[in-house]
Amino acid sequence: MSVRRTNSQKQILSLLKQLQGEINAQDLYVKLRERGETLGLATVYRGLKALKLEGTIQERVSPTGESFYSLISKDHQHHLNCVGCGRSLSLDICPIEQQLIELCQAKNFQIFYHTLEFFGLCHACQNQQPN
Amino acid sequence: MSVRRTNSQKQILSLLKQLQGEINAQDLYVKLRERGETLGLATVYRGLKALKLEGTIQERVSPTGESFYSLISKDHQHHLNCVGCGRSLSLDICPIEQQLIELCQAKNFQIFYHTLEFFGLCHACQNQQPN
DNA sequence: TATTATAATGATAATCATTACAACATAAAG
DNA sequence: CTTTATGTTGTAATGATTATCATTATAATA
Ligand SMILES: [Zn+2]
Ligand SMILES: [Zn+2]
Ligand SMILES: [Zn+2]
Ligand SMILES: [Zn+2]
Repeated sequence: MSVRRTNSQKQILSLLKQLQGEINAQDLYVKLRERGETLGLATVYRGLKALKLEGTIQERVSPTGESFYSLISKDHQHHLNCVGCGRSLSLDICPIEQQLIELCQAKNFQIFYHTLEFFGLCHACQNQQPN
Repeated sequence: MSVRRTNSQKQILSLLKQLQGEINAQDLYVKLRERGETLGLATVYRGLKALKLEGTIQERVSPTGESFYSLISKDHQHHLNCVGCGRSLSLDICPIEQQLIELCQAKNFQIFYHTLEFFGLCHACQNQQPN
């Protein structure tokens, strides 16, 4: 593991901490530039990749194929996602017990985080003709 | 809902049934052409979208942003995904109880399916220098 | 400090799954 | 047989991500 933390990685982490939520790479780049940082887009992608490998941040790939990044935290959230309009509703429940995590670790896998998403139709999309 | 099922949708469903697994749109297109069907790639995407809205098939977005499609079935699988090499290991456990599903339905959401994925480092990638 | 090796960076081009588009085909309706 | 709506096709456009490569910063060594 790279003991040393690169300057760009520090900037990315700093912004993610301040943000307390998820953000995509492009927006992260814009926000850092607005802060006066001079790093390039490619470096942002590289930094995100390194932090992900360290187990410091997590990545969620949206249905559009776009990646969103956030700090890994204990009080994460899962969602109800509508396959119609694409909107998602946050859940404040996590049914994943420590016992299950340990079972996974037993398979020689070091678990950093998990994602759980439900898919279906929201109320609005249920009562609507398809386009 | 489109009561009527289009010819291309029938072909897609037929292949998915025979396949008993997940496949991406491009490969699905190739396989259908090999079967002698003459449909176009755009039609495959359109058909997949319609079937998804009906709640007949499910979509999984891979870490590379690629979508994989499969029939929605009771005996689905979840995975351990390595953030290092990208490989994934199937789990034959699903901790999602009917009780939780019903709680979601209570939010006026019609649930079709769910995805649960664990992320971390596989045994090989744990004992390896980062590139 | 000077020199060399190694890693990080930034601009830009390439990649590739997906979507938009416009022309054409099919079929239902009147 | 028209008219109208819907389905289909090939191709071009899109857009996030990755690869490339020359340049710069940092670390290691003498
Ligand atoms: Zn919706
Ligand atoms: Zn959870
Ligand atoms: Zn691995
Ligand atoms: Zn499950």
